[in-house]
Amino acid sequence: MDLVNPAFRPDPALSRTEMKSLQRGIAAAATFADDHDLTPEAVAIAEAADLTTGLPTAVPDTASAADLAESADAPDAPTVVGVDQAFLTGDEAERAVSAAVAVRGGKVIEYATATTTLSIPYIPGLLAFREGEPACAALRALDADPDLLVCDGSGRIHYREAGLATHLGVLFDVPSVGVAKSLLCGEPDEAVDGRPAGWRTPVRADGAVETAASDAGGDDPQPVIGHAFQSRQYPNSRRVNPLYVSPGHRVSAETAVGLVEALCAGYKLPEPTRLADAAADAAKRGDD
DNA sequence: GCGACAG
DNA sequence: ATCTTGTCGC
Repeated sequence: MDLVNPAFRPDPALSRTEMKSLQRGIAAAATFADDHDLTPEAVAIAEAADLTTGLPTAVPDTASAADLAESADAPDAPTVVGVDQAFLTGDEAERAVSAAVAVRGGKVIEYATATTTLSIPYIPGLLAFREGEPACAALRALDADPDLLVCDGSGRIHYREAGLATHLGVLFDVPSVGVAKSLLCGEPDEAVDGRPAGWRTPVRADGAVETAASDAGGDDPQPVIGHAFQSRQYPNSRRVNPLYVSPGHRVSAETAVGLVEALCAGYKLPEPTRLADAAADAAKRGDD
């Protein structure tokens, strides 16, 4: 796939001030409302991939197969792409391996990976400038064109409402959602501890979110910027923390959780993310 | 100055 | 994110 807005490329050479102002531009260009044809039913993944015996083999779509499916009146299943990064720490240069995994109808249709040298450290709020370059490289290497991008990290749940998921979504102008394992900013409506699988609560902007309404009246509720979502839970065992799902681009907060819920197949993480995580790990270790 | 802080 | 064995509880 190709960059649609190269001006928003996450250049790690920018100053921190320039990075922040670029993020404000991205937030302004982003759409946190539904602009896609996706439904949870259409993207749903019924069975989790078995990752104990290695990565599932990619089964590319052939043109004839797609034609057959369409002529048989079976609507094309959407292509969902998961992206994730793994790291190689060296003495001279720290490198990142990014993997993009395209999934259709619950099956992997393509893998793409890219390795880049990292030039900046992890800075809360500026993750996209550290991991965005490798992620973009992996996405550009992908032949499939995604109907939905699932990113590891936040989207709208971000100081400037422009997290990694929003950044990549706007860059490629593709619907995207962010799935984070911990909360960067914002405040859940309810306490999140020990909730049953399927539970969710809205996450609203707080003082750490620049764009949050800071009106003197204080009567207006803060905007919902995402949801805490319990994708998995054990009955009587160690507690699982919820996921923090937020819109990246062209998806509403409500729809984002619904889609992520449908993409989860029994594990804490949605399948595209699980697969991308495993693929990045495999590429990092040089598994061929 | 203090605390908070995706991966 | 990453360094890593055993271990607690279904």
